[in-house]
Amino acid sequence: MMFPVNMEEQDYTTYCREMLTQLMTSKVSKVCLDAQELILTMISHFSLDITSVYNWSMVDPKVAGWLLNPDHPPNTFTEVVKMLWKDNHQECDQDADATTLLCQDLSQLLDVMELLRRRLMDCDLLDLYLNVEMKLTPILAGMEYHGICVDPQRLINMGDILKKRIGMVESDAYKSAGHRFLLSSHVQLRTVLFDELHLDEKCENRQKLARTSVNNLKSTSESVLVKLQHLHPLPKLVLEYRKLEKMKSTYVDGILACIKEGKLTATWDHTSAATGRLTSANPNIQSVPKQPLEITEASNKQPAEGDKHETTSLCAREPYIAREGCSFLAADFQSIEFRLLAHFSKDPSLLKVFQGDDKKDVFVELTSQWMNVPPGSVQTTDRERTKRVVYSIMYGVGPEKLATYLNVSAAEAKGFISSFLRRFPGVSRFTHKCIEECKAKGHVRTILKRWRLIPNIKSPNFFLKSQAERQAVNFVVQGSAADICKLAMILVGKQLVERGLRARLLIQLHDELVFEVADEEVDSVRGVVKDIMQSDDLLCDGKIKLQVPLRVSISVGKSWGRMTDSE
DNA sequence: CTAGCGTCA
DNA sequence: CGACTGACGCTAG
Repeated sequence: MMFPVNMEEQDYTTYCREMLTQLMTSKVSKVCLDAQELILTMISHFSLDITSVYNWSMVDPKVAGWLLNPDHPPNTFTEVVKMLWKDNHQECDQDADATTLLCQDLSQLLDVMELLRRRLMDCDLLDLYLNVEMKLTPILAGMEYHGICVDPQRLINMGDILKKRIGMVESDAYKSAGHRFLLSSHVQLRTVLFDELHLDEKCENRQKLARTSVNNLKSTSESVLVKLQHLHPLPKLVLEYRKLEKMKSTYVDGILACIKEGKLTATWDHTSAATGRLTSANPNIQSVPKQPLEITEASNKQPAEGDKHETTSLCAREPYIAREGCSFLAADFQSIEFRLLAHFSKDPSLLKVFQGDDKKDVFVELTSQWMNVPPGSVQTTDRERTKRVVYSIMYGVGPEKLATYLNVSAAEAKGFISSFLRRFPGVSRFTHKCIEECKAKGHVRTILKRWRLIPNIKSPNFFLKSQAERQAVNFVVQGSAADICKLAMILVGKQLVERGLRARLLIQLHDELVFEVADEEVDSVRGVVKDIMQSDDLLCDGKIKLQVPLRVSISVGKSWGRMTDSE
């Protein structure tokens, strides 16, 4: 490429922008390490419109390397080269020099990419690579570019409330322990709870108190504290302290530290999860709590009220605000992994649960059946528990673990699992099929042929083998759901551009896409998003048929913490 | 049960 | 002293 030297600065910028834009949209194959970063840099530097980068096409060796071996992705070009070398030649000792030589020379980029392309083709991953992963790259760059607006003042106010409450809990804890100690230290807490107060000895079923996995010490985990909370006021105070601290350090101070120029800019990575899911970091937006934290403030202001307590609820998502004249629009695939299990297992009674257009929420329905209450009065916490239980069983939970979830005996939990699996016999058939396939081929694949190599499936170690079996099953379902969400991001993005709608994708929460939409376009965007995500053509223009329809629910709001369902 | 990331000691 | 690890806790299914 040629760049003229004697040109006015403004013309030069324009020239470069034109030049690079032409290059990016041309059919020429472009190999770029960390393509997402390059796109982000170019958007920022040339102030490009996000929509203009959606059809940029590049190939990124690191993404290819990840797709080939998602559990051990290469982090540098050197590692990409080494990976190819190792796969092609078993005896790599004498080739060590050649490897280092190649690594030093980025001019080998094209050759390396060609090798990668062949490998992708041989492994039947090329289509996924070109049409899903690389198409997603500009979308992620766009998400990183515009970021999310957060109201810092609201965060600061939340921080103040938390700080006050933490101080009160601390002094209460010191009183009940008899002395000051570091509440955040598990070691010190262990001493106070067990060596000084001997709470474990007072606990009726002390055998069942958990221990730390490594040193087999007495654990101070939530499950233990819950069991001890009726014996002494301290455990309850520690539990509250931890909740408050977590909220303050991670979701108030942590978020505040990530705000730059009034907005929150996370980094989005599609090569850090082996299942194909996206991750976000700095901050991890995907882990901002959904449920508000209830705080009981002792009301010292109104002594007349006696021991009445004022309760404030702090919602970590509340400070996330749509820009002026815009609203958030969230589109959520309803129980996508459960539906995919129905698809894969072809279990008739499970298919029946999802067939038809009905707007019922499966987890609400199941909760209402199990708890014997009308669907309308199912609490969100109960629904959430049902969801956990269903997924736990799907992925092979043991009776002991399930028993702690449900707070029942292990025997009851065992009965629960077997009755669930009896009701949906296709589930076990599917799990066995996955495991057999994995044993035979050494890997399993998702609906879009994404693969995961699981060598431990043949391990002589029982724990490792069992874990591998659960991973194999989980990968097929979770990975397929990730595939579908990625397709949705790509197709919705394309459609919004084509219709000239100015809706920008801000957040992906695995099965949910959050857009920022101009108020007057909310209705049109809702229509487009819902149509695309529920369309039978979502999967490769209908080439892949699902046994169950996908259903999407939409909610809209000015703040991420106050979204309301929207038909 | 499976995926992640952030905080703290 | 800074890098690393384990335990914990938040998310998503």
